[in-house]
Amino acid sequence: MKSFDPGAIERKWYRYWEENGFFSPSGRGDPFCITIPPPNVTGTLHMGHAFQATIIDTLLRYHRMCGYNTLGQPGTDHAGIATQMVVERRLMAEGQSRHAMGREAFIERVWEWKERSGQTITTQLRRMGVSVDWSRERFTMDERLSPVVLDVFVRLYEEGLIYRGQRLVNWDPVLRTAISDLEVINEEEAGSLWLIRYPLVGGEDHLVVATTRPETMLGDVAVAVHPADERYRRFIGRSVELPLAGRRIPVIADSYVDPAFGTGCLKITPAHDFNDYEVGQRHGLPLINIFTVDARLNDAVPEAYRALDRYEARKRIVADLEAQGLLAGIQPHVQVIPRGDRSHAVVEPYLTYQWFVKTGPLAGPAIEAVRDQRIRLVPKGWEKTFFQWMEEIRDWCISRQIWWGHRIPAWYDPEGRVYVARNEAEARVKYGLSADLPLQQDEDVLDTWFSSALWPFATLGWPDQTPELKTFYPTTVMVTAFDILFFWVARMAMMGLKLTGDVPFRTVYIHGLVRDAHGQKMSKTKGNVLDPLDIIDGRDVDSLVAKMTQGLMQPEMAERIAKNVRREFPQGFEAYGTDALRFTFAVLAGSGRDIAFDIRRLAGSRAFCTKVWNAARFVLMNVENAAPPTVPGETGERGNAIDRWIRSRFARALDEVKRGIADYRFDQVAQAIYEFTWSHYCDWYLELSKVVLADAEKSPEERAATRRTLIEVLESLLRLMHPVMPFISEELWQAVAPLAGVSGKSIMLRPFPEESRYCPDEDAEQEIEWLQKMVIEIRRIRAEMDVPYRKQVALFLSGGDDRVRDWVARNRGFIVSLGKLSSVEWLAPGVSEPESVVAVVGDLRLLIPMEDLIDREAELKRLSREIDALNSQLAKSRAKLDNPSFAARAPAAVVEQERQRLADTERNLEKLQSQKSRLEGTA
RNA sequence: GCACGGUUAGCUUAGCGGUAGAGCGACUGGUUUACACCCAGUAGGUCGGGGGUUCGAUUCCCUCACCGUGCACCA
Repeated sequence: MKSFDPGAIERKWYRYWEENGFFSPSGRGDPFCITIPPPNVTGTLHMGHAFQATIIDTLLRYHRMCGYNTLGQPGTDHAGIATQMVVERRLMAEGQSRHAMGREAFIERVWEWKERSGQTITTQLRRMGVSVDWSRERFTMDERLSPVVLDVFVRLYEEGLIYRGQRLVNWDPVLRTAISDLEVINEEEAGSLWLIRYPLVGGEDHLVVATTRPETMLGDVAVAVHPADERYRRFIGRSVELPLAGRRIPVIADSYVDPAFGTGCLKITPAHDFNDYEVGQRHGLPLINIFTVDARLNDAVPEAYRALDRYEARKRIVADLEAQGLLAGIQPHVQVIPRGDRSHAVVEPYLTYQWFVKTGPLAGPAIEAVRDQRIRLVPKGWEKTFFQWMEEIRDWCISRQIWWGHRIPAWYDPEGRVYVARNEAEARVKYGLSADLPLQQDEDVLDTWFSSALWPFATLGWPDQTPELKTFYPTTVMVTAFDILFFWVARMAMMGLKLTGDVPFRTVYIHGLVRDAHGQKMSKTKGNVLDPLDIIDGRDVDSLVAKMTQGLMQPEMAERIAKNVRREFPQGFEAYGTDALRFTFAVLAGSGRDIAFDIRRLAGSRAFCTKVWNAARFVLMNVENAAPPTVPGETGERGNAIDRWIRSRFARALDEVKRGIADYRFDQVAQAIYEFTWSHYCDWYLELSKVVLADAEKSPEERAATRRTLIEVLESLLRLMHPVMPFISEELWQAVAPLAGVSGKSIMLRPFPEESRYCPDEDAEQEIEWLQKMVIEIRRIRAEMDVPYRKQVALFLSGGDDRVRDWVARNRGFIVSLGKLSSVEWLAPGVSEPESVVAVVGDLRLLIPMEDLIDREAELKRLSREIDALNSQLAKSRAKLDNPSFAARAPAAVVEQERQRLADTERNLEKLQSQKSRLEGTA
């Protein structure tokens, strides 16, 4: 074990864990269960998944070590539209199309893709070290879950919670499917407002309507004005000639119209606008659909415009209106454009038959569950957002006009009557249909999120009352990003409560989104999407560029992406290893909504791994063959202060880690581990232990106690860090455990460190903190006086109470060694002081005689600087204490603290001032 | 328009009522037998602006500015 090489250990241990079945629930203890959010089988895992996997696995490993019966339930999601798009794009590259090859063959191709992509994803999750039970892996379209999805559809239909109807829906004319409200992104874009004259029947006048979509005029069925609008009151009830269409349409009054906007005249197109639809319903107006599924004009419009694309038609219509003198003007206008989140096509309100979930009856219980904390959202702030959305929820359109997904279990007879059942045979029985009645299954499939909503219980075997369901449902915690709070969390809550009668999870931990180092969203077109495996294993810049520019939706972006990649990662990636990546994610998992992933953080995390590795090497070298047999429970005796101190520090770190996990503050977890390991254990305890081990004067018992503390604390530390850094902790633990008198197959099956063996020790902390101050002061003087590293200096002490004298006596060896001193002596009273540099630790004065080494000017400057600082501190403290209301109103402890501070400052000041005048006197 | 989040050292961020912490970066000095992916030391912050509450505010309240997000939306 020369140096730390993550690549050499990770696969080995993962295989060991998995082959030995360590990821399966133990069957003992309280249940702890996380169903992992199933990644889409569209491609490969990105940094967001890796981040989430880290959090999930940290929770799983921690709770497993704490004795919970722990299940991590893995799986993947079929992601209907997204996956179908990916496969279609590949087909296109081959010069094929799904329509040419037919539904069955196409589905076959998607399955092939799913197999490959699913494989990649599970491999990636394994490389991340995720300790989920792979024997229970599920897929939303597998043979276990698919029947459940259909079963739920049938049940909800039977209860009237699913219905079919002709509605205006959000239609994606590129994908040619309906999508739900959530899948529409509304953004402001520059557009125009066209003013069009509609001549009044009778010919003496006209109304001017304002529209952003002139092409829809061919579907107009009315012109509406506000009933109180004096300008138009006289026209209400009359008719206008609809230009180009040659139809007459009425002028109606509706208070929906805003008289202040445009001209105050609104054209009504109920089949192509959600608001107009409402107006149309109120006034009993007809619906005229003028578009085809791909947003071309259909046969309902005059021949001249048929088959034109909507934007082509717009141009033509505007031109024709102008030619007829009916165009009253064009104004620039910023409008909100709805686009599909997948295709980015402008979404068309479109009249079709679709299936819907009636959300009203489902939302109430979900709101209640969050309100009474049966479901706890962490951070709590998300509750408001959740409530706001849930309280205005609209029915959920769940049918999609695509091929990849769960085909809707509904059959139609030649009359168009619908029969809903789990399969055709059941439909015939259920509805008493004769065997020769031809039935046609609905062509559509279900929204992916419909099946995802069942994930927490369907994966555990529901609707069967399996042992897993009984044990692990409701699941303990759902770890998810805020961007799918509505898409997924809300729907799981509704479905879980409806179908199982209980909440699907007790806690939802909502984490931030991983962004790049500049806080930018990661996207393929920016070339900042990273593959966690590239960070783990390393990748040179050329192959990184090649990878990021292949298979692009917009190949013309390649050059820009390449440039960006080379700018951001000029050296590509070094291999950082999984533990470093996980540790980095933990550090970044703070309270913010965004996680800015800076590659430079990784270097620090890997350095930390190396630090742990080297510390373990040191301990093993010093303890091997020399460790006394450890008797468990024997370690409570009062030993050396340094041994008690490091145990005390460990107790505090342990507490912080446990609290951090309980609060979902993984940054605090990582911070506590890092600080203990580096700043306490390595920087101080190892250095102090060297002094003990090298000191022949010390008793064998004392040295043995330090060796034992070295190994025991290290063994505990490895367990402390294991949930975050599973691989390095396992590798080292296997070597360390035997020397610590611990046995076991794996660190992951050992208990988390117990508080009982580590308790805070105030005495030891005070003593060692004093020792640290002494050493730091000496080092500072050495550094500021430019004392060469090897040069030993003498230290004289004066002042200090009995306790300090006692500490000096006990810690003399440490002070000499860490301070590189030649001697430590008490200044005899009455003897004149040697010319020295002075520092102060509490009551104690430290004098280092500088002889000819001293740079008097530099020292005077240093003293002046310190004196200035103390003076300003003094002024602050005095002002505070002189304020009568401070003493009267502030808590006694605070006042006392301030008094103490003032006294300390005065004392230090006095010492430094006398030192300064002494130095000036000898000049 | 409504709601939420953010604004702290050059960068990424923690702290959220009692004198501002970390990691990276910068600077100075070091091949000290665990570690140069290291060690020792140093510099760097009027905690976005303004007002208020308080003995005391980075921390609580109000307000403004800027950045980001969600929901809604008038053609």
